[in-house]
Amino acid sequence: MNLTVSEENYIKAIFHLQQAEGNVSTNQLAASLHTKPASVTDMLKKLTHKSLLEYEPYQGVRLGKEGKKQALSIVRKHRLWEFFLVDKLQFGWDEVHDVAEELEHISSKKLVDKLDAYLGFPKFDPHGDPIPDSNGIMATIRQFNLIDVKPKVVVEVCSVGSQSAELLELLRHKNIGIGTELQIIRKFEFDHSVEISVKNKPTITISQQLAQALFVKLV
Amino acid sequence: MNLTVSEENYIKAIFHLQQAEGNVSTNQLAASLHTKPASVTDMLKKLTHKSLLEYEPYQGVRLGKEGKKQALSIVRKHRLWEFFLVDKLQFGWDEVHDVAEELEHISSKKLVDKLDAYLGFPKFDPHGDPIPDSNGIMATIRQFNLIDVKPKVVVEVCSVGSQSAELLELLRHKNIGIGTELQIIRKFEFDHSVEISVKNKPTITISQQLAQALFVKLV
DNA sequence: AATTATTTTTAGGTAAATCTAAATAATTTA
DNA sequence: TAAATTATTTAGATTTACCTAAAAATAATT
Ligand SMILES: [Mn+2]
Ligand SMILES: [Mn+2]
Ligand SMILES: [Mn+2]
Ligand SMILES: [Mn+2]
Repeated sequence: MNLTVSEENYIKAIFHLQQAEGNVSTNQLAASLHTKPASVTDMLKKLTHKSLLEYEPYQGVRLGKEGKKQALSIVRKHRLWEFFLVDKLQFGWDEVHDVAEELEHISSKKLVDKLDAYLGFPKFDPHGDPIPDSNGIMATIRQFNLIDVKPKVVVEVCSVGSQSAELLELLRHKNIGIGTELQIIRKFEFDHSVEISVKNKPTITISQQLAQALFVKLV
Repeated sequence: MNLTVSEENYIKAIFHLQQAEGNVSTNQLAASLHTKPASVTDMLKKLTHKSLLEYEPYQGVRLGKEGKKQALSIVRKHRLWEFFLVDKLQFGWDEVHDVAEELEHISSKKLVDKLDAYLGFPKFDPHGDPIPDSNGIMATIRQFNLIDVKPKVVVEVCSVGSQSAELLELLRHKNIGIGTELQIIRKFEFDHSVEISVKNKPTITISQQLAQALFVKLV
């Protein structure tokens, strides 16, 4: 099954939009891929013909078994390359996404598996997202949205809700990253902002939007 | 100047075919790129329009200043990635060419320069070919074709004439690689085969074709 | 020099991935 | 439930990188 770069990008986008179960809509895909709904319809037909998708006109789409397998392979490559860029080449975690977006399409399976070994079989990428192993299996950790955590509970940031440059810039400014330990001091009803305390630092206040973009685990 | 993968492959092919001076023919390019002469003509027009080439219909083509710069950047990426694959990921030197053929098209300049630094600014790739630095400058060593070397002179293999799997397989079998020290014992007129002695090993005979594919330097 | 062979270009077409505009289906609102 | 709105698909074009077949230019042979 040889896929073009475009086909791979569609498969990956469906994978990411298709949380839990439920179908992904044409418009969602068009927005996520910065393309037009008409183009999406064309591609969905093609990928369905290749037995990668389950698609009914007007009813949205979901990945089939083979599509899921392909998606995991692309995600694996994306996250391994991100890890490589940060761990070996000293990129910042906020700079790696676009480069990985290209590297994920390099096709050699041998390359990916050797890279994995060279990196020491990492389980999470620099954004805290789990890296599928060569069988497509990835670690799952109980993670919570920071906005839902009770005050006083000590937690550690383990992933972020998006890879947007804006979010990562803000986190860098506030000195928050994957692995940062913190606890909620109090929540403000008015704007749902949250006062937090990062280990050994003065407390700071973060917006509702930022708290919703942070995922944490218990320490 | 943003080039497509196809455009980059043409630029690189012209660079490699354009030894010293003299123009590259349409047919040469078609053979080298596994495409048809008619397709080459189309692409030459496009790249000329982009001011990368100097091209006169029926007179062949050569790289212009900007084309040369682009070519060196692609060659730099190709050879750095080959070095990475062999030095860090333990690929064999005969396995890296096809993967590098894909990796060379990753566009991030920052990635290439960081990779270069991470690898310790290597001067030669695993096949003995020089790696251009970030300004496009590459080391030149006096190298000779083995077929032209006089008997008794001790030389060291420093590059190979092609990256073909067949050649590399044969070299692996004969235990000859970059860095191998050897000397010519005698040459046979009949078939131009050459008897050589590799340090501490029984002498072996290699064919004219193989001797022509080996480039060496004085030690 | 004339003929033949080779090389290169032109003409016209295809497949992939996109687009805009128009038509149709599904959903929401009044 | 009928009308209005929104989502999706269809129809018809465009661009890129190829292709084959035919024409034209160049090179090699008699
Ligand atoms: Mn991508
Ligand atoms: Mn990531
Ligand atoms: Mn290439
Ligand atoms: Mn090489």
